[in-house]
Amino acid sequence: MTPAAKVLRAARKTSRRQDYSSSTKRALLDNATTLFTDHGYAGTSLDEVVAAARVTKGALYHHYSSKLDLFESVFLRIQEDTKKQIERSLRQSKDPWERAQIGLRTYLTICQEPAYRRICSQEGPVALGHERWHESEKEFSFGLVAGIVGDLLKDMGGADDLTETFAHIFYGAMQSAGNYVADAEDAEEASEKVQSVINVILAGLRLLPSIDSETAPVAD
Amino acid sequence: MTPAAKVLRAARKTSRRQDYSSSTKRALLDNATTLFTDHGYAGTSLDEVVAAARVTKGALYHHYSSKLDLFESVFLRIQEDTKKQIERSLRQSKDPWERAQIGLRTYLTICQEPAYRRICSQEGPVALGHERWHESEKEFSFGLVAGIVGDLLKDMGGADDLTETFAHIFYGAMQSAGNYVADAEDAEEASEKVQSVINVILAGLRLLPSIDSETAPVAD
DNA sequence: TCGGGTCCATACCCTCGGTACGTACTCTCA
DNA sequence: TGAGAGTACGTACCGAGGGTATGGACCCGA
Repeated sequence: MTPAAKVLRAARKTSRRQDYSSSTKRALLDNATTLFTDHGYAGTSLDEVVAAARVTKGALYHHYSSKLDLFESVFLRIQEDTKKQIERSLRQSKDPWERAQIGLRTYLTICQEPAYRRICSQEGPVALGHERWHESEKEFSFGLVAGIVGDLLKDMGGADDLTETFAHIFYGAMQSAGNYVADAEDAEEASEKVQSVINVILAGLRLLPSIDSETAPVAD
Repeated sequence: MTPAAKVLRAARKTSRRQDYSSSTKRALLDNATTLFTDHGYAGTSLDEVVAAARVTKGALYHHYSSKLDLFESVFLRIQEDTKKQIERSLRQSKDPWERAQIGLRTYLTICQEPAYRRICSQEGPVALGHERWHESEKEFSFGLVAGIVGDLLKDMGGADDLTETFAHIFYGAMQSAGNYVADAEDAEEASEKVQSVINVILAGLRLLPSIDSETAPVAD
């Protein structure tokens, strides 16, 4: 190593060895992401992952303690990216109703991305276990949706006790909506339909103050 | 075999051998159901299943072609039971809004049953594959929910093109609601909250005629 | 009573997640 | 500057579990 290179390396506080290491770790993560997305957790063998990353199982088990650990790293990275993406989109507005429109539309888009759909929505709860998955969701996408819904309800005052419930149900509805669009032949048309339906539901939300939650408003 | 027994058997059109056979098949199905419910698809080994049913893998592979085939049989039996249960509850009323209340409440209850939750909601789409799962859902629980939602929309006239979309979103919302109640400490309280939220959404639905689906009703 | 088919048990194979261990390389510090 | 320590892998192997091949007990019709 030349003295000049040594200085550069010292400035970055990482050795070439560490560079190589983090590069193979990243290769494992990237290839695992695409394989898990395409074939699911059970359908992906570690042999395939290490072959795609052009390393061996020794390397994999040096960086990750188990197949589940690898999957969780993939899962968390997607969740973090998703969170950043939604937060970035939310900076466009301050009004809670506008933010709801923007945030939910962004989340809807993300739900259609194969990686998020397969790894976070479908395989996640099964592979990680419902408990662990739910715990993780709280501080990522679900947390954001819950925040948006909470702002909505707060903006119209009252009904605080229904916020969490509403957020849960809304979250499930959004995921379903994402699947619907992703499965549709004409994604554009499906997306517009979904927007319309969401609008209807939001309209119902705005009626909340005029509704007594004790007495059912329909069929009683 | 005594002549009398022979007569009885002839009346039932099944030999004792066939009785034994269907009994072991049923034992496999029952034990597989509880094991899949408790430990999931991947977490259940066929050795455990055959041990619980007190047979061997030879018996299992005589009746089912694969582990997935066994799972699918378990899955379908639960779906059929669910469909019957909902249809029975729906016979209580003719009014579409009342039927919606009844049907959705019944489905909500079923969503909380461990077997349906684990096998049909969680493991189903992952184990069978999203495509196959979706195909199956169409003629069972989802089909019923879609029918109910369709009746609602038809009752108020128009918006036919949104029926399928609404059904999908509603279905996801209901499943989420079921999970919410099942995970809650106070199931009774959670269930009441969910009912309230569903009512709000249904209230929004009733507003549909006054809403132009082209222009967003909020934040514009 | 003798093939033929059903029902099931036993023994075995193969894939795959995980482990044990060896090795090459790098960094540190005397 | 070279020797020990630690890192970053590669290689060889193990065991669990899904699936198969084979054989035998049993029943049924001819």
